[in-house]
Amino acid sequence: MADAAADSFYLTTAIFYPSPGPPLHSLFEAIGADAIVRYHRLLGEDVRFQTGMDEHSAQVELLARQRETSPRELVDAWADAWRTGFDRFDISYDRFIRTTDPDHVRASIEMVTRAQAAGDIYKGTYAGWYCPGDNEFKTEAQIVDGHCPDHPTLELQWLEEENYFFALSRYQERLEQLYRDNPSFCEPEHFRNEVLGWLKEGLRDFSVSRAGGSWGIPFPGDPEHRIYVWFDALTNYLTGAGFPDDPAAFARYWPADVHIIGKNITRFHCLYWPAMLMSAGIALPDQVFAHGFMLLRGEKMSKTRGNVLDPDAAVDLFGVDGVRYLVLREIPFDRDGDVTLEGLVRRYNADLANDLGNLVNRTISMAARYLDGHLPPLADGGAEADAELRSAAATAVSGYHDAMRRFHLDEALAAMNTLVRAGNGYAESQAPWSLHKQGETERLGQVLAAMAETCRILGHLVAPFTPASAARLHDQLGVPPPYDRRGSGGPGLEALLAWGAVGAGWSVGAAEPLFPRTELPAEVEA
RNA sequence: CGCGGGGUGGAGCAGUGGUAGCUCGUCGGGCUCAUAACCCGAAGGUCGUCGGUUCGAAUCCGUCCCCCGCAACCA
Repeated sequence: MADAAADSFYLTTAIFYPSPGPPLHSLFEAIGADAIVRYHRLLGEDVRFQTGMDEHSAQVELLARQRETSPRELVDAWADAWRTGFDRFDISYDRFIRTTDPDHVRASIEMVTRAQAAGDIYKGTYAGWYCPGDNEFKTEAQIVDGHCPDHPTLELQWLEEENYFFALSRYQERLEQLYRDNPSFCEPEHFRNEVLGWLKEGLRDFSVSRAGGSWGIPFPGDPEHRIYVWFDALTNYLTGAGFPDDPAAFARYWPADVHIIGKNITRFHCLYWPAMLMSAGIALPDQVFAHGFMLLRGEKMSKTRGNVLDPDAAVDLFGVDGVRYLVLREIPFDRDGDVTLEGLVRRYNADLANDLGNLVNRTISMAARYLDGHLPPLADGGAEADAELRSAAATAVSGYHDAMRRFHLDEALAAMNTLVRAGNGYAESQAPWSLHKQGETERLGQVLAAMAETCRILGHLVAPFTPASAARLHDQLGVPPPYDRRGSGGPGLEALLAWGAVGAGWSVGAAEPLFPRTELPAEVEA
């Protein structure tokens, strides 16, 4: 990792399966990725953040035909809806890649060409159950009662098709070596164990082309075939870094620091993808990090179950930042997390409205009322309670960093919340309202300055998670953030999070609740 | 014996050998700056089962039971 791109940070999400708009569970991945990249921007790194859509699916071609439109028009509309959805949630992507993008088509072709040159592509026979309803081969897992679930009246046909294959089996040893040398290539450990299990079972070559159809990237050397998903979709990570057209950018951003993906696609990212890169002679990403799923009342969210939490409804209840905070706080990023609407309401009110929001509110309010808004500079030394608060801040910050580095976003927020509690406890024990009554102006100033300092630090800690609210926090507090809306341009987190970083005192603005309390709608029986 | 994860006070989780901890909820008290918010205290657990190792086990080993996910493009 001592490459030229040492201070660059390139992160990708998976690219999403095409649909009319992002459901909450896809937003979950994007929001988590966004919090991570925002953290790295605050650290002062040169961040590149890519997400996008995987558009070359047979379903798209089929649906377009049904709607008497073109696949292109269909995915254009969907891509717009996804981008709009991501923008609404402040997903600060640098690029929303689409696999239909011209540079990506070139990248995919280049990857296949390299695999061919390496002798890893051969023609073989792909056999499987084929559904005439959607023109797709079905895997065993997709077949229900011997039929395609989408076309239960049609008979599946056992078809054999000439396909090109990638010789994954040739990479067995090198992948084993990879995991011996660098286990953290796949994190967290419990998902890596699964990958290692598959590796142990032995790798099978996989099909990389499909015959027929016109929607997809033509297979190099055989115009009758289209590139099948892997060399198309996975390659997007390279395209986004500038491969193969922009060697300067590619040198800067590749290898990626991390691919954030769902736990269901570890096989492709932790086995197929490194083998494909080895074949092409390209460096491997530093890490693949698989996150868990959001469960609703213990069940997988799915359209068929009808238990999908609607992003719009969630925003109505909690606001964009509330939703961002809640999904990352309630669901451990490295495993599944169960969510209920009641639980979310409780968590929102407790953490954001009552604890953090109210701490900021009471701090600013007292500063305005007792000190005319003017906070004195923090003095050295001071009372024992001051030292304890300061130490609580240092502990929270260090726990936060540690968790963020490991992508354990929920833990980072838990660490942050210990400082919120410490701040509220400090207010209680120092009782600035009493100091004011007793006319102890000097001590009063120090207490409120310490509380404000706590809020200032909290604002930076929460900024990757609730960027808009964090900016409001700092504005109200009277210390506008020195970085832009995406988190870029600041002096680095070390400087920002240091106790007393501002030096001089400052004046607070007007207090306004950051996170208004919310209530479970009475008619909702979720 | 397909693979992986999990079973800890009412709920959700942390805790991988040494007096069982956190958040929410409940009950009681305090405070009054604040978004009916905040702070303190209490009740509540034989850590899924059975057996083993050990001076000592939620933690290590073995058995069994239960739940979830994956099994080769449904985040």
